[in-house]
Amino acid sequence: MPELPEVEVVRAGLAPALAGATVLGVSVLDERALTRHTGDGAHFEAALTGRRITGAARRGKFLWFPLEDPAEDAPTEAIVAHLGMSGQILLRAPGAAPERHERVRLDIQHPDHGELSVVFADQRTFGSLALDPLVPTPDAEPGGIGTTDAAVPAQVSHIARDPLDPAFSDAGFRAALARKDSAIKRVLLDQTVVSGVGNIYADEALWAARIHPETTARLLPTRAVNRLLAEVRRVLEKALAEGGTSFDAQYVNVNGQAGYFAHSLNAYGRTGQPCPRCGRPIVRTSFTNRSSHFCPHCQRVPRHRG
DNA sequence: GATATATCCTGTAGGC
DNA sequence: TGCCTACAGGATATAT
Repeated sequence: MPELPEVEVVRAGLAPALAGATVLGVSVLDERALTRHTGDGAHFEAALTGRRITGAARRGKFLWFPLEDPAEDAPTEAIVAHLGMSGQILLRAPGAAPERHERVRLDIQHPDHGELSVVFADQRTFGSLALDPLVPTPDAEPGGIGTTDAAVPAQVSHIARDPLDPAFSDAGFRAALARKDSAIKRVLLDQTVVSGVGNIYADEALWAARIHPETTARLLPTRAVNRLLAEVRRVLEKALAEGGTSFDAQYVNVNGQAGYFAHSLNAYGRTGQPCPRCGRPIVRTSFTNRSSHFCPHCQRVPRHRG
């Protein structure tokens, strides 16, 4: 279940292979992988074939690969990719046997690396690819990590910057929380407030910051918000350094090698096990179709609600 | 307008 | 052994 660190590992792995590569051909095996694309598989194939990719960029959990536009100085379109729950983008030798759950394959030609196959595989089909126009960023800063262009795909424009983005605004984050009447856990998962954080790292950051997941966001003191933001960054950076989490083997990086961060988790998935800080058991609660893991001793139920 | 829930999907784990 | 159910959850459409 890729979150920011896992997606960044994929981006960094793809960038050298994609930058400067030309799309020789596209095979759409399952059109469910194109739910974000306006058009069918044949359109996707025709629109990409012959195009030159300039690089690999990321904001939050969204990836995009800008496409050179011969008529313009900067790219005006990009291939947008989201891995969803179980998506993978794998680099393979040309003609390699189909991957399990393979949905789309791009055959590319790179000036230095020769021919490669870029395989999009996705078990649970929550992920998708699309061709999307690029739109300018409101703050004129680069659209995300891995690009210097002040542009993002249209369908990514509503997604907030992630906490590892140099253009992320801490003050904007504090202001957004001050307006939110929802539980802080929900707000952390709201990609329009802060991107890149999923259920795992939300639980981990809240545990580290000693904040109860049901605390109303706007009631958090500034000091707690700053502590939380620092812990979000620390958790994401640590996971990034370790290559991403992969305790359910769904996530693999571009070479098919699993990341490994599960042993470092303090709260997520540790229901009933001792809190690493105080030794009392970690508790699991459900909200909608999700679950939260926290220590009821270290992360006290907020005194004030609503 | 803000917030909460339902939905898409498939493989795995656990109960019986 | 095998059937059944619960569960995992990102983004978004729909509902409150």
